[in-house]
Amino acid sequence: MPMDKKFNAAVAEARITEKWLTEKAFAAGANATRDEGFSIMIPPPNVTGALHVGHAFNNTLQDILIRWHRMRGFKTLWQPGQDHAGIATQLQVEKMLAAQGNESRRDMGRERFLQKVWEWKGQYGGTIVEQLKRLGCSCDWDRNAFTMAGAPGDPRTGHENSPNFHDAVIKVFVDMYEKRFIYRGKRLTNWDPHFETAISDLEVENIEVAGHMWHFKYPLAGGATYTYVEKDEDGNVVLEEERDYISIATTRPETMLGDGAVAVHPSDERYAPIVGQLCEIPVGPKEHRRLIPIITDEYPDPDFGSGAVKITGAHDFNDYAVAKRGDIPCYRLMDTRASMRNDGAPYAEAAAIAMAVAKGERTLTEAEVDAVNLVPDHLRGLDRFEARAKVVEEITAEGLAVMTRADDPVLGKKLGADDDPAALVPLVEAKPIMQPVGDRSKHVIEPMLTDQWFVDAAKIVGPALDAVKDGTVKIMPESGEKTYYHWLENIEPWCISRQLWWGHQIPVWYCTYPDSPEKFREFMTGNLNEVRFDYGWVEIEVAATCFEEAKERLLKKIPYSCEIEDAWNDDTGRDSSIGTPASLSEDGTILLSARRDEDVLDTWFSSGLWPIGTLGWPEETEEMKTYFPTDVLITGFDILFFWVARMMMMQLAVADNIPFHTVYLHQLVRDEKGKKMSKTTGNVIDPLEIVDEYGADALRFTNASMASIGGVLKLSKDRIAGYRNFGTKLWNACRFAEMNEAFASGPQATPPAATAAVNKWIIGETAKVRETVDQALTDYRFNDAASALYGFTWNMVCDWYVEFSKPLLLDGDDAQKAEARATLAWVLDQTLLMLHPFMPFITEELWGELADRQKMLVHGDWPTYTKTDLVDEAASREMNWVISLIEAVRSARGEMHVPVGLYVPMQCLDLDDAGKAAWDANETMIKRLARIDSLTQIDEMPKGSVTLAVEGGTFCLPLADLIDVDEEKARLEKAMGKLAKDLGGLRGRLNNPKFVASAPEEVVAENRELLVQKEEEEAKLKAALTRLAEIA
RNA sequence: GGGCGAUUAGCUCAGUGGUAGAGCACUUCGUUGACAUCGAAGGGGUCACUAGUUCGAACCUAGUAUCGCCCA
Repeated sequence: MPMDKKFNAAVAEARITEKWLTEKAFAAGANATRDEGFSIMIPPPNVTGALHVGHAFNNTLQDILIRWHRMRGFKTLWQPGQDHAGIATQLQVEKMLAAQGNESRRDMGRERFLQKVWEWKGQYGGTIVEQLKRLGCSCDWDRNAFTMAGAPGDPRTGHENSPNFHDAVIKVFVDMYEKRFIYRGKRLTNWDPHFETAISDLEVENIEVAGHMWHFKYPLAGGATYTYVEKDEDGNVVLEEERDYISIATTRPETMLGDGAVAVHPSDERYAPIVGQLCEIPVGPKEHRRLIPIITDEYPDPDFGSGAVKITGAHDFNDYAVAKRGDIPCYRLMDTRASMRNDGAPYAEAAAIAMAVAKGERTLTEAEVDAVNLVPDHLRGLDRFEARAKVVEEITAEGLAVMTRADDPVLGKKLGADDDPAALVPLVEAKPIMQPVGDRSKHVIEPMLTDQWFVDAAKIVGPALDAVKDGTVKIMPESGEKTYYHWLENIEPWCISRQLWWGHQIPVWYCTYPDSPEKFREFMTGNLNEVRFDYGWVEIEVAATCFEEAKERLLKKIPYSCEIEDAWNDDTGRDSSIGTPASLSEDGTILLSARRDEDVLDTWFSSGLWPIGTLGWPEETEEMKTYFPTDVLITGFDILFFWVARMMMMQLAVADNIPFHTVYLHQLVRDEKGKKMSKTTGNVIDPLEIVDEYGADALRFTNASMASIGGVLKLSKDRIAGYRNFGTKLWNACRFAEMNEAFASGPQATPPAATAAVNKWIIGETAKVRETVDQALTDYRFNDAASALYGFTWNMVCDWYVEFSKPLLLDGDDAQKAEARATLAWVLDQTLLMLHPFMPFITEELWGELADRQKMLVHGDWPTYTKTDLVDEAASREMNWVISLIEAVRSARGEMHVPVGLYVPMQCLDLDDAGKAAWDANETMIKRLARIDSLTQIDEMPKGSVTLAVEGGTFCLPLADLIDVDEEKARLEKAMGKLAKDLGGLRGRLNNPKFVASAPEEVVAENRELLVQKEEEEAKLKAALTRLAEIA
């Protein structure tokens, strides 16, 4: 029964996947015949994720490399898995709980909430795994890993065999803590008010939005005045006036409440007279106006705004730096939701403390500063944007807004007909401002002073930089290396703590003990309340992998013997403010409670350990020995810093080795016009819909074809359809072979010993493409590999070889038939083998359709033959001559409008020996493909014929009654014109003595040869033209 | 503002100093016994611009223009 006319992807893909999986074809080390390992770590998709075109692209490339190596007999591992996506997952589960009308996470408590998250993960976390299988990804699915595997409460659903990732993460934290690579501190961090957690600077997007810049007057203390002088570039005075204020511009008026100073550039002469004086923040109750100093700092740009900058250290990164340099207090104004603070003492009290500080009468500790709430009572509890409106309103009402004419263009407003252009209005510039936005929440990020954990990245960056600089690790494209250097050389501390519940809880325990056990006992047993003030409390912290270890370490730090309990696990709950840090047991032992840090680690911290964590580190597993360091990481450019650089730093810091030797970075996959895909634009392409419509192979081949190094990725359905057609083409070539019984006597494992040039030729072409494909894949040039295979399969095999083979298969003698069948069978098998990494489904299906095999194609043996082995130069020359003759005939026929199906006679005017031999050996094929019915020898060019100049000879098609003489003349003249141009170039070059002297010998020789050829051709065409002229 | 990159056929893009390419689209013809998801033929380029280096430049260098991306 003949094969179907096309590949039924929908049916076959599922069946083939099933077979691969049941046979464990993707298991680590499957099909290995050599010792070298080859491994790739999948960039773990979010456990909340669904497959998008970026995943499809990225994983296609990985699968190509993996399948290629597996077929070559490497011990191959493609490690799959997901990351736990702290914020995204927690959000997802909270949404689900809200929809179910259940309690909130806080009502539920940490432990029960986490149980819900695990349930959710078990139910939905496997989605993307199934989707990747549909793409044909040959990961070792039994090893599916998870970045939270082994954490408390893990029911092991969906990652049954994952190494204990949790232990690895905790161990790394403790190690890095002990090496002082990790520290805790109160620093200004990016705070996401929506998720109420700190995020790292990489998770903040700066977006330009239409904003405003307000200009306010900060009156000088005590009504002081100064002469404000403004000069132009040449030093001419353009403005001179007495002022009793300093003008400040701000885009965030609500932060004025927390101002600690006004700064001007030290070189700014305008403000020199008032530096060191105090000025008043023009907001808040009049009777408690705060005064702040006018200081100098390099930060203010004299040319920007008024040149004077208000310094709000607790809510702006630049200001924070100025505040640190100038020892200016940083007053926090907002709570975790970025509402104005509503805690602490009344404003009057707070303002009095701040005043004392500004006047230098008092200094505050960090904690004391944080306790000061400088939000006026009537603004407390307001949202930050409401507070802004109020502040602006109040200052303006008081007349302290800088004013300008209503038609001032910086206002960005159009005046109505009734408006007076000369009226004075507050100066509020309309201008674009950069607004920090959380990449997940899309809420405006608030810089906030909070206690957070940081990786001191600067301490571990060195080896990561060196590894790329010395070439141990290669980043492709090369521009990625520059970006990598630039970022690492300017690296900032990495904030790794998150105020979430879903994640690896920071393994640090805090404990507070009385410095004097005697006095503490006395206090606890006696009645002397005042003794309490006679001893102090010492706060200590340790990092440890578990409470028992923490306890041991804490005890070592306490200079007397005592007992420590785990406050985390006691019945009092999980509030960090444990009432009594210490108590006495009946026998007089001091009982302390240790409290574990409540925060969890940034998901990227655990992802940073992906290469070793998935292989079972810190155990010395077989997998670590065989597959680490991994070979190549294929991932998007966008996570070069987030993930790649951090993996480099962390693996080098904890495992003392690089995580991979090659990093292949690719661009974002866009739509066919180059636009980012987004739901709002409506241009999202769902890869699974593509798979349904065109088959996974078409999508994969498209991905490979797009994958030029550093290339822009534009996905178009036309292109996908084109590669689906390519699959059909391959299918039908195999169908042809099957119909002609090419595989009747089984598959051809080795290249047939061919006698016919046509067979030798295609065998040689196969070797050529094998080398091209291997070289391209070695260089990660997936597009080159794909296009070489596309061209070979379609143009060489289908267009030429299959057509050449027809007369042999249909009309040849037994020996010719057998040789053609064997050659066709071998060539198609080679094609299937080489196409398999790109189009695994259709090739696997054909492999099974065509013959009985010992192994599935997924474990097929990748060819190793070379051009040297298989290219027969004489056969190649002969076939190239045959092909060019056929093309010449077809071309002339086409242009002369000779009906395609019509067989015509041909005449040979002259032909060299090589040509004669080639003709004789391939006569049937030439006649069939060029539609020639006979060839006769002639001595003289006939009148009214079409002339064909080929290498070594001239042919004529005597078509006097079919052709138009003028048309043939035009055709020849066009060809002559082109020749003349080529000849001009060649002669110019060869006549130039410098060219002959300096160009490489082979180039000169090549040019000479070409010149001879072209001259011959020109002579032939000239003769033909002359002959044509005779009849015209 | 700083950094990185791009500009080649109508479109999408390859092409690292030696005769300018592919796919798609387009035009003409074709139910040739694998395939119309096909076949044959054809048209289409000042390689953004300017100046250099070189025997020779799409490619190297400098500058200009336009457009992207990343970071402030």
